[in-house]
Amino acid sequence: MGTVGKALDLLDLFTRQRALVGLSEMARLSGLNKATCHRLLTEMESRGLVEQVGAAREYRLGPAVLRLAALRETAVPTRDAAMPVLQALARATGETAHLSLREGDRLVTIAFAYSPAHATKVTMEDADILPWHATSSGQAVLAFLPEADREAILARPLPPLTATTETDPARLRARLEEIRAKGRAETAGTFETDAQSLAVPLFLNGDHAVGALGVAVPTNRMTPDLQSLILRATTAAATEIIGLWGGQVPAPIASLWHSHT
Amino acid sequence: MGTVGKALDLLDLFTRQRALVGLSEMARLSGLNKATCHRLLTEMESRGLVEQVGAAREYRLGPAVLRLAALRETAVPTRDAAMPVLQALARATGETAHLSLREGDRLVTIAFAYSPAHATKVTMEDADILPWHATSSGQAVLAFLPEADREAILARPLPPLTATTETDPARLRARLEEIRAKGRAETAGTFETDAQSLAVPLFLNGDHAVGALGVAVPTNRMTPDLQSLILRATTAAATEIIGLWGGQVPAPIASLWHSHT
DNA sequence: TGTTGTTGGTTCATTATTCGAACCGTTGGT
DNA sequence: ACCAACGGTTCGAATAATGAACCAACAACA
Repeated sequence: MGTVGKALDLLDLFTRQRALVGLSEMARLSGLNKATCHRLLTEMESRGLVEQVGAAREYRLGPAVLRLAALRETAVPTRDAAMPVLQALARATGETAHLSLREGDRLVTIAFAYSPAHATKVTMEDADILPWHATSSGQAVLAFLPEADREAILARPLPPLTATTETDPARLRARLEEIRAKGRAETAGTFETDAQSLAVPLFLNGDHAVGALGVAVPTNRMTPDLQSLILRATTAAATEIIGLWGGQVPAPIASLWHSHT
Repeated sequence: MGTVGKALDLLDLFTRQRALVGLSEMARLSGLNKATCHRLLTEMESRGLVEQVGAAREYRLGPAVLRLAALRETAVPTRDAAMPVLQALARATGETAHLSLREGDRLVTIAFAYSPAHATKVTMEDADILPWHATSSGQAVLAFLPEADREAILARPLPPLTATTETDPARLRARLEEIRAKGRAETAGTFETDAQSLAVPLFLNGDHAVGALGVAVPTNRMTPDLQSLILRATTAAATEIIGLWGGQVPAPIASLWHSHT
């Protein structure tokens, strides 16, 4: 791995629970030498990608990421374009809608919207990394990934997150086959015990998923009627988002989705 | 300069006018060897910071920047916290409000808000880089920067952007002195001929500016009354934003600002 | 159909940069 | 006074970055 790879890996050490990281901790977490860490960090700091703050001189993500994100959004209005649709979906279903994108071997939540309809709801956060095997979004994307990518992901550990999480690669593969046939993924209690969700893959150009659109519901509120409403609303919203992105729903998926309306 | 510095410099080649950059063009723009560029880009691509797109395999900013920005916003809700205040400021003044942050030796617009009051307005874009010497925001920040940083910036070329742009470092220094005394900066026609603006510095902790809050007005609409309204609204909004950021307005600035209310 | 000039991408000997154990100065707790 | 942690620095050894030359593919042009 090259030097810039190591530097960028350092950025991944920042999480929501750990927004500030000191030099020594950084070295510990990354396995790199402290001197190496320091050089990489100061170099990134000079470009504003990280900044040092406080008396402890701890590091955190810098303001440059805001500029880059703004630039990316004007070039490819992924989030901004999808946001209104996401909010409409949350309103229409009365539940929590969220949009996630594949970034290499990760699935990252980049936007979500709550409904004001209920006080109890499934809560989410931006930049959350979703487990491929335990979420409907993860499975929806996984099902429509190139064979090689899918197998690479399935080859990694699949930790059980609840009592009902599917951790057997073979059974997971069978489940993905089902998802491909239906054009949607559903999970219940496999990520968090009291939540279930439905998700559909998002496409841009081609037959491979680039992300997923999902709706998460507290288990005790789910009914067959609600499920059917969510299915219809989600597929419609997905079609709209893909259109806004300038993409196309693959024909077989489109026909699967249309059969619900 | 180290390797990661070069890699990160490549990211700065992406602009709004040039969202897609090919390999050869990248090498040309950066002055690096094509092979070097390619290695740096593929390494950044593996981390999602850039992505390759289309038949021409051109590069653009990748989805990872969205995740990083979301992470930064949850850690330091700079933009999200200021956004409502910015919108209120635009509404109250009937003009275009914008917020910019210092990133090293650059001043970058990270948010703006329009007023629906008029059809003609000063328009802005996110991620714009503002010239220090020709904008009120730039001068407002410059005035309240550490001596060394300010001089480093003044030592660089100060190109005239309009007929009235101040390009003489000595006269600019005098102007900054005035700004320090008043706690605000005003420019008219120094950036774009038909626009004028008022800006105040933003502080976090300490006496050095981290950004600026400004209101831009088409010259033909400016009146003494409007100017006074903008001054009052902007200082109030700046105070509020600094509060939301968990910072403090330096006492001398606070008293300057209060004298307007 | 060959010519010329692009493009993205690769190779590999040379060279310059990164690496890391050990170090320093400071801080905070005991 | 002591110890352990912190952020940061040093410098010979190890490693990774470098760039001229090289593909193959494509487009315009004669």
